[in-house]
Amino acid sequence: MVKDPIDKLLDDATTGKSLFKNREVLHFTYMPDVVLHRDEEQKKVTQSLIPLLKRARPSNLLIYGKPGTGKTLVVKKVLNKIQERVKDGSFPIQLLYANAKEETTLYGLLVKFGRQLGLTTQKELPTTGLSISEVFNRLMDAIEKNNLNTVFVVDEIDYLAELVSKTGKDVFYSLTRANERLKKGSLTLIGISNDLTFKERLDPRVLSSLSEEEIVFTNYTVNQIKEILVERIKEAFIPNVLDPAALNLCAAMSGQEHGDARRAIDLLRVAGEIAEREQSESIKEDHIRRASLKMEEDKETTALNSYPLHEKLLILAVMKANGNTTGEIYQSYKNLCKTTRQKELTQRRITQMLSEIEMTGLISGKIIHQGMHGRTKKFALTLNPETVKKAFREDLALEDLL
DNA sequence: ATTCCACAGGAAACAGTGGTCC
DNA sequence: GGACCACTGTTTCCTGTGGAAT
Repeated sequence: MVKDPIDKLLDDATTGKSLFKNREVLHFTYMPDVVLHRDEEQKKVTQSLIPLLKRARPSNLLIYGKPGTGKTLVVKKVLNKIQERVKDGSFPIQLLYANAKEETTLYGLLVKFGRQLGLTTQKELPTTGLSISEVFNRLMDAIEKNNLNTVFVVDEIDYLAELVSKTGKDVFYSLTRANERLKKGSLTLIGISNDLTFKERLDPRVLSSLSEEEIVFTNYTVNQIKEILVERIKEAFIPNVLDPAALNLCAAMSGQEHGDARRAIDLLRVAGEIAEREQSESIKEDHIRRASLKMEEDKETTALNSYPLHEKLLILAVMKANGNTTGEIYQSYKNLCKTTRQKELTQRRITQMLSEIEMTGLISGKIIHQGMHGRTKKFALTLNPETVKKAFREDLALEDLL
């Protein structure tokens, strides 16, 4: 008797045992009991925040380190512990956390802090319409009213430099000097940054008060990543599912280049999911390799799909005129606009878009000088054209182009 | 030595959206 | 209901440039 393939799959899924014990552990944001290999940094962060326990305002703090080096984890951990200690006392500490990368504007960032300060309703703090200084004033009022000692944690503060450059430079400056105007309560700023060069882009006045104290997180070594993985594996998987060779590979793939523990952990989770789907008894090297490929491809597909229509058309134009100059790509783009009946944008805007897409790494550009024939930039697609086609196929507006 | 191409990329202005405030 | 705000995506205008051709 032939079994229906659907039934077969469903049978496997229900009877097959899971490799996972607790998936949550395999997210970098999961808070482990002990943050491994960050003793020195934890000590430094704690020391610089100790004044909070003594009812004083600590120095503003700037923390550097590559992605996946545990910066956010350590800061959150230390602050949680401090909060734990003071929670019964008469000295309230309020922690506020926001990620500058997730907010597109300075306004949004301030609102996010405001919400955590208890300005929860639209009436108290609308998401648009007010001037930035008004939002700032409302935050300050809330701090004074409740006599709070606040710690503002701004993750990926390098993105803030961009946001601030548009409007409200002075407001960010005021934020770093807020204590001078607060009659009651206090404000401590902790900035976390992946980018060690971002200092140059920040207003020097802001920088000087922000970096009263600096802590640098070094990269993890491959061995340290391995130990971190081992700890998490114990909790995340049922015993003995991970092939030791797979573990080594996983640590090596993420560790050698950047010392990125986040990537290593993600890789392990994806590999586990692949292995589980295949009803494999254990996770092998091959699963890790395929997980890495899958993550790479997923990243590309998501990036491609998240572009607006004209950027998509432009990527197609680059694809059609592969390795060609801006002028030729612009021509190609205009043709695509004609067939899709879209209003074409100016060449200036297109050059700008090309630069933006180049930044993400989906296309690569190279300036060339052709003497009498001027200066231009040649662009080429860095990824497989098939990936692009596959990703764009879902877009109805592009249907007849593919 | 000079000219001149085919753009790169900065600056500023503008239109449109979605909101507040009085 | 009009003045104002932040913000995005765009246009307009502009200056700058390395080297083949003259």
